[in-house]
Amino acid sequence: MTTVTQGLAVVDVQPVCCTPISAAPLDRATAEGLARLLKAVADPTRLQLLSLVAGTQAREACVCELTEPLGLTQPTVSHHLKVLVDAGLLTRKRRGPWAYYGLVAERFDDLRTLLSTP
Amino acid sequence: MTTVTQGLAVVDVQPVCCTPISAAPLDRATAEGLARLLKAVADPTRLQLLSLVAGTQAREACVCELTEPLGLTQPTVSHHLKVLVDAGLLTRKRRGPWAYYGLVAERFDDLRTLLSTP
DNA sequence: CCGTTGCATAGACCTTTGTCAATCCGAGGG
DNA sequence: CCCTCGGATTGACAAAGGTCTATGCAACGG
Repeated sequence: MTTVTQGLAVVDVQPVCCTPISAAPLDRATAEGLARLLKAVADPTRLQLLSLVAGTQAREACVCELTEPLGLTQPTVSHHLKVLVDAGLLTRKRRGPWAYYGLVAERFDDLRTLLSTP
Repeated sequence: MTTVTQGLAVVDVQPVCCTPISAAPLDRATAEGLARLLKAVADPTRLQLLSLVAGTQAREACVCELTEPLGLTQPTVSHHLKVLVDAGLLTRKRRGPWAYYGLVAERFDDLRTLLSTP
């Protein structure tokens, strides 16, 4: 189980999936792990955030660039970004006073593999 | 907007997605539609249901085959199946006293397309 | 026609979650 | 050292969602 540092708290990252949903009947524990990953994406605000980040030149953006197009408060945006980081879908790098969030393409590959049908 | 009949109620089916999340910044309405689709998959019980259906020979199963491996009551299983049908991920066909639920592969294709990264 | 069997629906309960206002922390700049 | 600015954290609150029990409904067999 890998871990990642977010501020001072250390948060668990899901043990990656990588097998199609049809490969074998999912046991409850595995299903709960995958559901946590999918839940991170299954929110309109977070989809918009991912879309905005993916649309940038460098595939990364800071909070200040994201809060206005969404019309939400800064704490709310920070909260959603944390959810995405904890799920392994975004990375967070501090540069000066700003925090830059970047896409993790491999994590999206995992999701696509999971959702492939026989 | 297509509709589907589930018992007597007529339920909306999401207008399909089919463009990668990075294609253009998502407006709120589109994001909410896509989130509804993803939420249907983002639940451990429903992932197990999809896995069980996908694992069968004919890619379909009736409720009686699904309720026992999950250890949940029949109404709960029926509830989750309805959510998946409403999202367009499963179809429902009555054959005699049984209701058979089958995978909709195209809907999973939509999800994979949505989650592709640049 | 009545009973049984498989499934759907309704309602209640508790947990999870998205949002905000308020506050705190960290990095620079005078 | 203090002030400012970008972000993170906390706590509160309302809304959404998963599960159950109880009940309703359709199809079929005597």
